[in-house]
Amino acid sequence: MGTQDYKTKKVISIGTVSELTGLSVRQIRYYEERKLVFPERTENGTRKFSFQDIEILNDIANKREEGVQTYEIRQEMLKENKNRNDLHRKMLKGQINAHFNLRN
Amino acid sequence: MGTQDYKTKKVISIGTVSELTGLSVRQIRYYEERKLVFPERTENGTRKFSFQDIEILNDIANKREEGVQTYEIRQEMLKENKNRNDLHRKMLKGQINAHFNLRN
DNA sequence: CGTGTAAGGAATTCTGACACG
DNA sequence: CGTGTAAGGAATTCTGACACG
Repeated sequence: MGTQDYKTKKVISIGTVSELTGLSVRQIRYYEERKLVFPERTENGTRKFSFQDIEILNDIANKREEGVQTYEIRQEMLKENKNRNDLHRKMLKGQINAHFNLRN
Repeated sequence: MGTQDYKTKKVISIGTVSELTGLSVRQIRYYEERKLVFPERTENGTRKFSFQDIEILNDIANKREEGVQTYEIRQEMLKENKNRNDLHRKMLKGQINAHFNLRN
């Protein structure tokens, strides 16, 4: 298992996430409801978060302190993902073109 | 928080460790008793493991399958740690000497 | 909208002990 | 020695709901 996996593997329960982020369990569940984080579920339904989720939750906490609403936070996150995807597509295209000796 | 921290931060509860390693909860507790792993404890006493602990437990599982006893596994681990420390000391000494323009 | 809380239930974890081998 | 299991208790987590603002 590579080191990157440690960041994204969902293994942390909500109580621990609460301690690590300073957010209440109620808040964390609500942010999931608002589609800001996406924990996995075990067979019996308990949520499991990754370290990456914790980073995201810390970002959310900062935004919330600035008074940003969850809906807006979600929009920002969607936009960032779009930008990242666009960039990926661009880079991929560049690589493919280079591979076939085409001009960009 | 750096990426290395994700590997050593103790945040995983014993049930999840059991799933990840294939070991029974009983076995994991016993290996702690035999000083092969050192989970942290929350205020109320539940064990928390790191990804590194999971790697160690996987190693232990392999050794046990080969019939190696916990006491021997412990001795091997202590020896490895000693070697690592010796190496570190050696490298550190080399750096210090280089810093002061001494000969090794 | 965002968060607290009491409610009832299900699943987890803990320790010390007995069992087996 | 290494591991399973039943025992009793404490703490966690879950959902749906009511409250407040």
